[in-house]
Parts: sequence; structure tokens; C-alpha cells
Amino acid sequence: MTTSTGTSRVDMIFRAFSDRTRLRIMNLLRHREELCVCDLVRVLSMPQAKVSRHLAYLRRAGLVEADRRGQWAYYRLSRAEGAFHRKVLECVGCCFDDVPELQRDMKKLGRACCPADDAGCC
Amino acid sequence: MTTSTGTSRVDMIFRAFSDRTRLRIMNLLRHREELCVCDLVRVLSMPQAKVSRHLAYLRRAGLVEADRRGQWAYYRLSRAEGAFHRKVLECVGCCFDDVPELQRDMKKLGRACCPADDAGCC
DNA sequence: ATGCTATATTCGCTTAGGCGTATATGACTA
DNA sequence: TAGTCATATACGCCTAAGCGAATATAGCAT
Repeated sequence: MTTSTGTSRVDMIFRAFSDRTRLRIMNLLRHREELCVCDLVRVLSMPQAKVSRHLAYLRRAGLVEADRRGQWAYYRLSRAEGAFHRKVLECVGCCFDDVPELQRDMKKLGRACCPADDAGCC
Repeated sequence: MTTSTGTSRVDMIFRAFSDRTRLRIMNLLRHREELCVCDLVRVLSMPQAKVSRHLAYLRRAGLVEADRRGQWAYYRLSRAEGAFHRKVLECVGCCFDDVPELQRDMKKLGRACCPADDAGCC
């Protein structure tokens, strides 16, 4: 699927991962069923507006889905439908050694990183 | 490895793939030992300056290497050293269905796409 | 109603990076 | 030497997108 501007989902998804903050968000969501915005704000230690902005970007790219319950917004990864989507998610797991923030974030989230279900990683 | 600006190889590599032209170049190089700039100009049907600019970007990102022989510059993929680099290259193979240009480029290059050595793809 | 909490969006500013065009460089040829 | 071919880079312009700050929206409580 290609839009009139010559860009497609693929370009958008690569670009989505090219920002450090979004990469960290995707990494956190890969290890949790869902997280609400305030969880992310706490773990990332970033202004709420910044986190929400990047979440909106990820939503537009089709990478995450939001679920409002009460006054909270819970985010989870969208189901990967194509081969590319699945493969690019695996890349996130492979960034661990290169991006120290990812490891720190996992510690802060209070859970061991790379659990058993992460077999597809690296 | 993180720079003073907070960006790293990982960010730069994702961003490198987020441009359609660079994605097409990486796809072509994945199927050939090496290609010179004029080959790429012909297959991509783009101005030489544009191709060279994107090749410079890919060089800065450490994704390709240039080899000048005579008046020609031959480009090849850099050897992937880390798990992330290897995995992200696999993503290119998985874009095939989503990015029609990649298929057209392969035809224009005059070679069947996805040969046997592409087992790691998708 | 008022107020508080959680989240999203808008505004103004700044930088990265895309493009076409023009030019620079460097190798080979006559 | 001048000329041509292949390639790289600089220039000016324009859009995407990052940021902090402020504001809007919406649910819940009192």
C-alpha cells in the first residue's frame, strides 16, 4: 500500500523506531500486556505531553493501540499482521546491547528483561 | 554507544531505512556483491546527485562501504557485526510485499529476487 | 457547581533532512 | 593541456518533526 505522497506503512514504521523515546516505549510495551500513560511517564522520566505526543505518533503508525478505561489510557502493541511488522518488532529486542536506556527502563519497570517468551529475539 | 546528542547507531540505522530511496538501495545491494553508482542511477531512474546523497547517508550510518576503482565507485553492504544490524537487514527482505518498488527494481536489475541464500528472509 | 487527576492537543520555535540545481573533484583520454 | 565521464558536495528552499509551555478535554470526587 502506497500513498499519494510516495510513503507507506513501511517508511512510517522505520521512522517511528528512529526516535529514541519511541524505541523505549515500544520496548516497554513488548514486555507488558499494557501500560498506562502515567506508567510510561514515571519509567521514562519525561514530561507527560512528550510521552503522549510520541504515543500519538505510534498510534498513527499502527504500532500501538489505546484503550481508555476511566480516566486512564492503556496502551498495548497492535497485533503484527504482516511479515515486516513482525520482523521489525524483533529488531527492538536486538537493540538491547546497543541502547543502554532500554536496560535501565526494564529495571525501572521492575521486571527482568528478555523473559522466556522472548525466544524470537536475537 | 551513545553520542552527546542522545542518538546512537540504532536510531541512525532506523532512520536510514525510513526513506524510500535508501530502502530501495539497500534492497538492491542485498542481492548483489556490489553495484556502482551509475548502476543505481539506471535502476532507480533518479538524478545522480540524489543517489550519491543517499549513499553518503548510508555510509555515515555504517550500512554500506564504498570502493573506488578507476572512475567508478562501487558500493556494497557493510558486514553486519551486531545482532541488531543483522536483524534489521532481514527486515528489508520482509518489505517486499509492502513496497512494490522493490520488486520492480529487482526486475530492472535483471535477476530473480529472493534467491536461495535469502533463507533468513521472512 | 468546583476542583483534581489523567490525557491529548495546540503554539511557537528550532533543527534534520528531503529536493533540484549548480559546482567541485578526480580519473581517464586525446 | 583541454575535455569528458563518474562521482561527490555545496547552496538555497521547503517540509517533517522534535521540544517546552500552555491549554483543552474528560472522568471522577466532594
